[in-house]
Amino acid sequence: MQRKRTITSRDVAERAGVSQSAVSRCFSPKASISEKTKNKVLKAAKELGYRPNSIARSLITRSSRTIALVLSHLDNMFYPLVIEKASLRFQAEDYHLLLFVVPEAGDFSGVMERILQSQVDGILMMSASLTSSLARECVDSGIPVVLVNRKVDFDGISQVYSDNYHGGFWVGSYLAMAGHDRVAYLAGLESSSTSRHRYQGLVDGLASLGKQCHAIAHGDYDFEQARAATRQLFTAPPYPDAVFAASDHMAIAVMETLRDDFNLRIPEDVSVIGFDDTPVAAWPSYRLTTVRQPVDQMVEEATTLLLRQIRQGDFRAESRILPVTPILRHSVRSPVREATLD
Amino acid sequence: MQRKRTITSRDVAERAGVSQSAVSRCFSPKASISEKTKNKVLKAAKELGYRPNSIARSLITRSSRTIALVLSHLDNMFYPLVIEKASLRFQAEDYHLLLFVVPEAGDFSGVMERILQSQVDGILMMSASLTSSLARECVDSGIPVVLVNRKVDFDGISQVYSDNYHGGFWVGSYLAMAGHDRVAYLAGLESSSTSRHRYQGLVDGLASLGKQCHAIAHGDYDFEQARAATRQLFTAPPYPDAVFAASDHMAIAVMETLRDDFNLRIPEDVSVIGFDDTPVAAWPSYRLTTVRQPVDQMVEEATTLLLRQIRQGDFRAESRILPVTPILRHSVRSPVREATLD
DNA sequence: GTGAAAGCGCTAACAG
DNA sequence: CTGTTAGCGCTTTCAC
Repeated sequence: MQRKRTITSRDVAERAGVSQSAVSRCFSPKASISEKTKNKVLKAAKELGYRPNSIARSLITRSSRTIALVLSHLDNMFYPLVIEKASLRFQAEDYHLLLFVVPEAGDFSGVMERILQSQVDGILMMSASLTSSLARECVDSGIPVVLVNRKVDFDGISQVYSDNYHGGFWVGSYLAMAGHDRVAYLAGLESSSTSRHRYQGLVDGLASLGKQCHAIAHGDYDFEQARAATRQLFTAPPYPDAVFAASDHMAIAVMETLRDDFNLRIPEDVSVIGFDDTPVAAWPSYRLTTVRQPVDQMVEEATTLLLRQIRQGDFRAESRILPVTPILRHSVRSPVREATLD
Repeated sequence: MQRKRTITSRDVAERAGVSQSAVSRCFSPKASISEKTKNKVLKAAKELGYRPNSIARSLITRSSRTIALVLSHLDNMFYPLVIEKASLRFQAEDYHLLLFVVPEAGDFSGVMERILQSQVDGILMMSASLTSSLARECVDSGIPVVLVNRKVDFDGISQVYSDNYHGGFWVGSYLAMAGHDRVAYLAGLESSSTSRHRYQGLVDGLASLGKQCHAIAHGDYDFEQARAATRQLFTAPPYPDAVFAASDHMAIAVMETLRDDFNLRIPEDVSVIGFDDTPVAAWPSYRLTTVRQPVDQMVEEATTLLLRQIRQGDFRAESRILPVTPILRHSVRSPVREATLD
């Protein structure tokens, strides 16, 4: 099988007996062209199997109609969900999605360079390892970027994240009200603002009822590490009587470990709360009480912000804090059971 | 904040006092250029913050260095795993990954057109809904494509998939040997070759020990549909005494449903086997016996095949059937427990 | 080794 | 509405 010569608009023009620009106009939505010529052109195009070369188009329009989606932790179902939603959303706007999966450990410098060179029109940044300085680099190089589920103390940059603090606060007060005295926090990555804010909220929520956080362990958003951290937490007294994990993914790891390694019941022996409300949290085996992040809304807002920056060259940074929703299921022992929102 | 003018190789050339082509050569690995000029150019480039425009490069080299990854069912952890692996692999080869998430239901015609227009150098196709004719369209339009985890009866196209038939066969014989008489199959999508082959294997494996398949239900690779199908399967006697689900994702749904809706124990009351060996199968709550697909190897082979087609214009179609591995855990009742491979 | 020149395939003024 | 013209930023002969 041999490589076919690529068909250009010039070929179509020739065949249709019109100018090359006429052909071009047929494939630009807004250009004005008569029905008659258009039909001739379309006919010739179909016969030749012509398809506009989007690279040439990009070169001249200075727009690749491509967005970079940068993330990690694909094993946490939260992200596949985001990908799915983002894909749909951008597809609807006729943008392509370029995916960058960055290993959370260390080496993202190369990735950064790759992203910058990829000629994307914008970046949706969801990786925790891309810190403030990297975000700034994006802004400096003039490419629109919005941070999703990430916050950075530098206000030249748009960000959308959910109200992690109040999510954590709710957890703290809820657990305190349930009578827990030894609440442990299973943190995500050190570098992650979300994990820190959830912790801060937890501490304050606990404090609002005169309690304090009993212990903190690090799961780094990783399943196995969360299991290890749990074992450590429960290896010597005084044992926690509740664990708040910074993600459902880790919360599940906690539950599995508590049940399997320690033969502990949830919520009778230990209460567990997660964060995200991924589908797995609702599975009968877990019925995990958690804090829902509005994934759809996050993607929606981020997309809107990003697209506005791209289309209108509107570079004002804007932050959106989205409300979270407590989802009451059955992983917390309850003196009082409130209505579930699920 | 205002939009900066883009820096071109011409700007760099001017500043470095060399020709534009000299600059170009500095950024092509194989081009010959003296150390001295190169240093001058690189210095000027850095000062100006120059980055080669990969779109212009693509236009002239006729290569976007981009691969399309087409898939669906991101809620099935198998796919995020594939994405992660593929991303790493292509990154290493200096290719970008364009992601197309196609809704498994119906409407993929638009997607097909979008892919074809995206100027990718190649396609990794993992969506079940893209059938033979669509695959053919890729081949016709001359763009390298390899089907992954998909098989199509048209041998002009490269495909890599695992040995679904023998996986199913193993399940059939294993279940028969465990003494099961009423094995139900929970199928994936009707259009999916993988599901059909697994079924065929199951039937033959059962038959090899003089048994036959007791019932078949359709879960379409979807969690909720798998739950519904399970309820239906167990709603009236004779009840299955084992269920083989075409994916772990569905197998988990089966287990959850059996336990939660029917108060059945696994494996004491019903045996369950899955396919894929996603991480969740190993979680203590499930300890799902399953058939492992070699994800890494699949991606590896597919990538190699695709890259060869791209780089060498080698269009010979080639198929690779990868071996699967039975993973014995505890979701099947066992007169004999063999050594686990996990 | 280096520069000049010729496009890659397309869009966007600009006249007509 | 349509054709002509001029590039987008780069790679790649081709002389020198």
